[in-house]
Amino acid sequence: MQHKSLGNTQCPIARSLERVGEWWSILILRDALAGLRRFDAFQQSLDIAPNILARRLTSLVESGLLERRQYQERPPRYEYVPTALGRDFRPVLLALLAWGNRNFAPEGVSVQIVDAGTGAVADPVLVDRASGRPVALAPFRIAAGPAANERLRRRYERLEKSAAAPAAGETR
Amino acid sequence: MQHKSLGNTQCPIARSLERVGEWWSILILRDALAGLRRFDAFQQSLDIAPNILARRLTSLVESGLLERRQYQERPPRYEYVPTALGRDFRPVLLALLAWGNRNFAPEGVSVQIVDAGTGAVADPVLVDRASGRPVALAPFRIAAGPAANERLRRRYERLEKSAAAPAAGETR
DNA sequence: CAGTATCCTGTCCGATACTG
DNA sequence: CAGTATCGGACAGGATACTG
Repeated sequence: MQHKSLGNTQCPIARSLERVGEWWSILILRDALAGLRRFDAFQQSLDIAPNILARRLTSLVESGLLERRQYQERPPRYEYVPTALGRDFRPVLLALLAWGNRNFAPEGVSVQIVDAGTGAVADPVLVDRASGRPVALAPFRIAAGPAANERLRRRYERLEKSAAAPAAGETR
Repeated sequence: MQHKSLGNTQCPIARSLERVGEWWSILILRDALAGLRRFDAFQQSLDIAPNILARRLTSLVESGLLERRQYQERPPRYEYVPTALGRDFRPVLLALLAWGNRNFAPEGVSVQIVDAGTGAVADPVLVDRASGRPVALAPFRIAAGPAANERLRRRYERLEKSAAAPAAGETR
């Protein structure tokens, strides 16, 4: 993923994708956040070729999502543990999980989020921290921020106008 | 993305990635949910080659995230509008946006979520709908669900045990 | 305007073999 | 156990030309 417009984009989504755009990366992160640490563990869990695993692991370390840490002197052995940045990625993973569960689990849910204390199944919603309202629904919208350049600012102005208009047919 | 283990996986994250694993898809979806509809609009916004755009658009339609809709008879013209499934993807996109803003915006936020009514900037958190507690933090964990097969169930049992153990050093 | 048709390149990925 | 080294194949993505 070395797209010209991605390198210097202002879009935070594109910036995020620079780090986790490859799907193996996300699956590895999923496992790492679940507690897996060692090369071997990842390989078994993912059924991935070792060279590919090594490559993805390295790229995740370079992106700062994982830390490569020596846990044994001789022979030297390393494990991969999520950094703060990596742990901060959890909500994205859980949102992805929830979307999958809502839409692609016709035979029932096979992986879910639970409260380890009570065993209650959680139903994740993305809300605004202050008001508690769901952020994915109106009246919330995406807008240019303080650091936006002129081009971006104009773009969102334009979008706002056209959204004020018909907002034509959403499907189904 | 036609990985053997992905086709029949039980993991909802992997299932999601089957639909949106390619990064162009996510960027297109971002624009579609922002209100873009036409081929031309996507192309300008994304600076993408037309053949690639056509390919990704088709795959998003096939995955059921976008609907191709004729808006003019002659010459026949089509536009691409998000389906219910596509709109349901919004929280994932916003979680990705928030992660990017928190971590990769040293010079300030250039795109943000705002309340269109009040203009207040939103701070998205993923919480449990019932309890309102952040789902990304303890005591919440990922666990096998009712439809999990034996293999998956065992796997999460094992993880639960090792998590009960030291839960060794998280970085930073 | 909304694409299709070609051609080409990069690299992601899979398979396999090998090593300290 | 934790990788590295090689090789090959598929396809995403880029550039460009063309069409109704």
